[in-house]
Amino acid sequence: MELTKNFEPAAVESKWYKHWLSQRYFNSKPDSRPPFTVVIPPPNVTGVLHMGHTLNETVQDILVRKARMSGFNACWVPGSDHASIATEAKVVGMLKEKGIDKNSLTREEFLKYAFEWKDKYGGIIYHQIERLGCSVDWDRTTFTMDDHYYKAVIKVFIDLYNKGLIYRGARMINWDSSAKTALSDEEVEYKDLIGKLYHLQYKLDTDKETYIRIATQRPETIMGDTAICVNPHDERYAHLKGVYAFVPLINRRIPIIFDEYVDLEFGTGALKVTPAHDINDYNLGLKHNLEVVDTINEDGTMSDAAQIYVGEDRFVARKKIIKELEEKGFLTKEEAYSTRLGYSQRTGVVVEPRISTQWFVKMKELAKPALKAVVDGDIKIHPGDKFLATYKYWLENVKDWCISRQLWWGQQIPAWYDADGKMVVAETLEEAKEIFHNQYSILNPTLTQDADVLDTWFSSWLWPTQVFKGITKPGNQEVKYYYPGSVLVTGQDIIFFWVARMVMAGMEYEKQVPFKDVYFTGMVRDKLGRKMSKQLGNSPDLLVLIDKYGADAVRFGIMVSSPAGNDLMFDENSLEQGRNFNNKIWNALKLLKMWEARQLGDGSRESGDGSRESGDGSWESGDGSWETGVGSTGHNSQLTSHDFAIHWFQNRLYKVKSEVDELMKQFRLSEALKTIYSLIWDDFCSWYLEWIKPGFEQPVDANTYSKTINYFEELMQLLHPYMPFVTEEIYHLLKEQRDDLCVKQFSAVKEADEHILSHGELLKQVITAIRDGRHKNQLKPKEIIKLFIETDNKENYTSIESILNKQVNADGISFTNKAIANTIVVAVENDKFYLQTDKELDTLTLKEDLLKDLEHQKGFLASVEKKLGNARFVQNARPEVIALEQKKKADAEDRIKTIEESLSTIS
RNA sequence: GGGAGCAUAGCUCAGUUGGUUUAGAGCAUCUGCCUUACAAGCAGAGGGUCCGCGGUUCGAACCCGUGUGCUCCCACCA
Repeated sequence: MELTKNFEPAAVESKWYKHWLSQRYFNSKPDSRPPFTVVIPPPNVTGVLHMGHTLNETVQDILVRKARMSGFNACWVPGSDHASIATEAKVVGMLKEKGIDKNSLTREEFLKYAFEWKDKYGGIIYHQIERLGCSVDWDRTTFTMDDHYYKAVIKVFIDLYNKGLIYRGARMINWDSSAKTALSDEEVEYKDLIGKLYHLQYKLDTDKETYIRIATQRPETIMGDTAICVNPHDERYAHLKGVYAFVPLINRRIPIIFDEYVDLEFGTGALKVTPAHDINDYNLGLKHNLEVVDTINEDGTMSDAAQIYVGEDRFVARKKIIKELEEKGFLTKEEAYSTRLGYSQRTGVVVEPRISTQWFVKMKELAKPALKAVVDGDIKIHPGDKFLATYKYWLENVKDWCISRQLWWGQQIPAWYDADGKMVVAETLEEAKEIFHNQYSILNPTLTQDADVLDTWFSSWLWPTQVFKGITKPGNQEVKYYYPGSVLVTGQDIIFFWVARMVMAGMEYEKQVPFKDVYFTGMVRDKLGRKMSKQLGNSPDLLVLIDKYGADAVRFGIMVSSPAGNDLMFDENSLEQGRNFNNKIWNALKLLKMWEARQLGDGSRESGDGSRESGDGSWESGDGSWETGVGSTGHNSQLTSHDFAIHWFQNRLYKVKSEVDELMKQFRLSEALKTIYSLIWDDFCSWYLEWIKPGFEQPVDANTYSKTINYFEELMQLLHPYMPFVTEEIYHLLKEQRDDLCVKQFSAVKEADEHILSHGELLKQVITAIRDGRHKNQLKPKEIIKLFIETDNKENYTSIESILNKQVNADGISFTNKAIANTIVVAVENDKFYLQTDKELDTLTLKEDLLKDLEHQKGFLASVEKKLGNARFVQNARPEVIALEQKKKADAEDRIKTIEESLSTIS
């Protein structure tokens, strides 16, 4: 089979994804294995996946695939969120384009359009999740407006109402006058800007023509003023006790009240109190029993109560009122003032504080167990405790949650009203009537349902439970098996919106935490550090990236630059690195395929072709009796060297496998990936394959070949959770496989032999040092050298002779016990290497380099000696630290001696 | 205004109870290679006042204090 020049992801990706689906590898049913449950943070149904989702989904897939390959029954539930405000806004916009006004439709008609819209665009995110290779159980796909889910939300509402945890009340809320809905505090975004502060004078109701001055940013609200407030300690106003003032333009008579809330320093020291339009004024109004005059309609226009400019938009009215105030002499001063304004996260309009009747959840009691779960460590937050403090603070200071939204897209609040305004809460009209009958003795009343729907988060907080029908069928087999989930992966920005509330719902309805670990990913920014957003247009299209680089490369790119919990600077550069990594692996495959054709069956070695059957991960190198340096010369030195390489790489694998396990346990996924990357690229490709590579068109012995194939398989398995497509493809190309990598179980981690590993490190160091010596002396790669080694441990080198020869292009190794004149001298630890060449050496440069090194070594020696000469150090430091310093000293002295010797050989 | 975090190579970051040779990786840069798996590559190299200052200690990138600069969260003074 002819392999292409480079790895070509497109066909491979769709082939394997289809295959995995057809084998139902991603589908989970309760069984005797331990579960590993992950519920996807459901993306907005009409949205597209942005890079933040890509990061989240990739992280989840890595954890899920790793668990699936480690004996767990992995279950990853996909789904989407109806996202009431965002989706309704989109549907309204779509209707507008068609020339349809939402207000001309009935609720039913509108919902029909909304569901059509959802069916049309809701598939996009699922397609993207699929292209990314996510191993989700598609049979479990859940939408937060599915029938069962809708019922669960209603059921919970009724339950909390009956427990007294949901109430209806008049409250100051954040009002979005464009969407005509209340917003939660979290949906308001504040922006700094320069506004204007207007100083107005209100005429006092006294005999004389006297005024009191106030300052306001919002002159259009003066018609809602019901008091003027000053500080009781303010001497300027002490004489105004019991005095009244008149609101300009409309001449309403209002009292002057006294409260310490007012800041003496700010403005004029007198505050106009407008309870209907400011949260602080509202609280002041409650305290002083002030009248509430609501002068602004729900669409942001002036109301009848304003008396003037009725029906005009609030900002238009502001301009006109300023003009009129000025003309009539009430405006005394205008000044620039930097302030913060709240904007609706959804529609972008300025949020209007407004009195409104809304539904609320009492949070205090629900918050307690949710706080305890995290404080007690039942839920562990990663990374570290970075977010613990924020989580705690929010729950300790939690405020009641406004859950009603003036929208149609969502779960309609199950409250029923009769003509007199009597209200009951019930799931159906019939039940409501029954309750009316029982409670009020009213038979068959005409009831209307509350028009509002519930906040989207009021459905999302049930997600970990209800995807397994835990609310609608409490205690069912599935929820008992899968709940609580193993890990929740989400963005740190929704820690309050979602994470804390899921914990509350979980504690309330399942009596245990919804997940054991929470992994917070950072925000994805562009490479300039800016948040990715539609407005900036700096968020790339995921599918375009996958087409360009391949899904594995995208996954690699986003993971390699993603330290846990920190923001990620997204740079396409890293995707390119991922693509190059694919190719590197692909090319290693091509090399092995070349060897496959010309293997050498070697009867003297224990494993012929038979060993190729040992695909169960249990191969061992020979009989395990590794002996260094025995019979290491002559014709079989190559085989001995191969044994070394095989033994060394086996142990590198053991070592890295346990490192990766440890890193992944700590959710340090980026580091685990880098570790695997380096094992494959550096240790496997750059070192191991070069060490065992046969000469040009020479055969490779069967044992080496089969071991190498097995290592390659193990590497692919190790990498598979990160890069599932390329690894599965190569696993099957390496040899005929009966199984799939996707579900191949990891073998137990074995302890590595540190001795062989450090021998390998020494070899690498020696090769690099000699190559550096060659390079510095302008020896061309093709120029052959003779190598002399001065060492106390000859067997270190005899066992790897052929590797060393090949890697430094030497034509033979000899040992010596003294310096050799006119050679390039290289030192590694205590061993010296003399590179002899026919080429004329640049002695000047050689000398310079040696002198530079000498200086460095002397400086180092001096610092060590200083340390050892310090009596207090010798007294206080631990013995092993002192021993180490003594070794440093001895080594440095040795090196200095070597350098001086070498210098003396240079004429 | 209150709180949290960060500051290490040109960039992005490691550095796991203070001591493993005067600090590591990837990317980028430079030098030499079209060596038959791979130029999307190979071999090598250079590059750091560990933000400033002060302290604790025999010893500090690491602990303490302080200053500066950035980021985030919370609150929302008319």
